[in-house]
Amino acid sequence: MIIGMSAQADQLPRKQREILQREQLILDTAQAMIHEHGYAQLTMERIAEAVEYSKGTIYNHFSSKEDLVCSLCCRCVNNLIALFKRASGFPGTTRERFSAIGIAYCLYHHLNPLDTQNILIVKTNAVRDKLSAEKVQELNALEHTIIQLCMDLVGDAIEAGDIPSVDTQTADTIVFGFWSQLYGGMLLAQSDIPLDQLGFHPGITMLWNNSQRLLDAYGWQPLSTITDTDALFTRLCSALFSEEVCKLTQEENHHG
Amino acid sequence: MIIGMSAQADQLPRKQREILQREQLILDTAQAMIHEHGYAQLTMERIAEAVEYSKGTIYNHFSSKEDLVCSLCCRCVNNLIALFKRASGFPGTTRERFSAIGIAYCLYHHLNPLDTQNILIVKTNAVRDKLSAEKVQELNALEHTIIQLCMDLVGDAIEAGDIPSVDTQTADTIVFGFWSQLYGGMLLAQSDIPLDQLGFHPGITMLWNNSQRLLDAYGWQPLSTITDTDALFTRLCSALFSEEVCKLTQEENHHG
DNA sequence: GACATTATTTGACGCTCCGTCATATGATTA
DNA sequence: TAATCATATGACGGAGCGTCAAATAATGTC
Repeated sequence: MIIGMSAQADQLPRKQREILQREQLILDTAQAMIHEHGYAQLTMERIAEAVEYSKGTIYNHFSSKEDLVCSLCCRCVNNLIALFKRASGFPGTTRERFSAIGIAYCLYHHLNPLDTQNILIVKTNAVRDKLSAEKVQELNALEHTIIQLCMDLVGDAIEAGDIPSVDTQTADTIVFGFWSQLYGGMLLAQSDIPLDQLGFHPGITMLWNNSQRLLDAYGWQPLSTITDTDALFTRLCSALFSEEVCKLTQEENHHG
Repeated sequence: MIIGMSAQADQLPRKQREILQREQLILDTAQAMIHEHGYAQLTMERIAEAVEYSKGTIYNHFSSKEDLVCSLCCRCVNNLIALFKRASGFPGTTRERFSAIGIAYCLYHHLNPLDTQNILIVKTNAVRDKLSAEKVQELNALEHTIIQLCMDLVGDAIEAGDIPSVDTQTADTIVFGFWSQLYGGMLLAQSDIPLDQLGFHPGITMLWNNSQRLLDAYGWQPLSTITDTDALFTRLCSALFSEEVCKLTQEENHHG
């Protein structure tokens, strides 16, 4: 399956379809090369060689190396959004749905640690300065989509009476807090810092616990004091992300 | 004043002192260049020209460009640690001291946004892969120092009975949660994403509120429900960081 | 002070990689 | 088939990193 090919692409003339297809081929190849040899080894020449087109052709698709990497990022964020939508659509309480988003985020970053690195690279000013305004806009729009998805869910919770006495500002703060906790937590957990040596237990559990505490603090019903949060975690995982969890455990068995 | 010159440096033979001094000059210059023209414009040639030494001499001090940037990072983290120690030493409740660390972190990142960018760059694998094992070790040791400082403070809180029924694992989780929230929050707040356009209020306030909520959730006394947290914020700022806050407001007046 | 020896500095050079553009190749139409 | 247009190519210029033999300065010796 070619990721990122939208349905309407099938209706385009042959030529344009070929171009779109090649664009995906280039991105697939670049992603594979990063996975195999790391970002530092990624060069336009090597990509060209791998896809069996010349460098000039690559530059017909992407205006710069940074542009290519950013496009890769956008694809990743799109995949993340798909997971988020699945989580958001879970038939349960608003709090369960919001919690599911947290799990989706953790799962994605554990399944694709190198994509996270890419996102980090694009966040770097040194790279961002070389991006076209449109590409920056594209990425911003995707991040906006994610935030909006979370905000809508908080809106649902307020409407359902699951969060008591919340003004707009507090709603913003909840999303910001939840999001930044996940963001910072994943960055910490997957950084080279050997957390174990510092006496830390694996990050996921801590992240989950802290997220639940934060939601408790905002009074988001039902509180974790009357919920078996461990059971909730496994229930959400199997109901929404069985495929992803399966991949993850396979990888762990493979590497361990 | 030359930052990073330790006291014992004065006792070294003249030659070694000169070398240390030049090292600081190079770092100062590189930092100034990043502040003025951005990381993308930073080249070894330009640094050499600016300090009026040749490129080869720069390479006598730093084994690579990445090594230089990492050294810059280490200096920054050292400055951060100094702020943290000041916060940790505040004569107040354990919760006030912990909260002060949060303020210190926010202040530092607002006063030195470009240093934050540097830290982000060094977190990137593309850069980290080119670092010597010793430099990575140096940076890790500094981060360890920070974490340990926080852990000790949580230890104080447990001992003083300010946090109820906490095992080691929970202590880890508190530090991890607080830290990742600050980390992710600052990254979000200072990223290019126009948070305002998304209806977000400035990040600092949200970060402060969320941090307090998290500490509440862990039952860290005295709870924010019986404290005027806004007053606490300003009290800590003026007691510990009046100089920094002054700089910050000056800058804001200057730019606005 | 003159010379020998050691340490440090220098910048020209090799190398890698990005991005361009004139040319070559292939597709489409008359 | 020939003319025209679209696309692909890779040689080339330029930027910047890191090296190293030669030049320069510092130190030690008589």
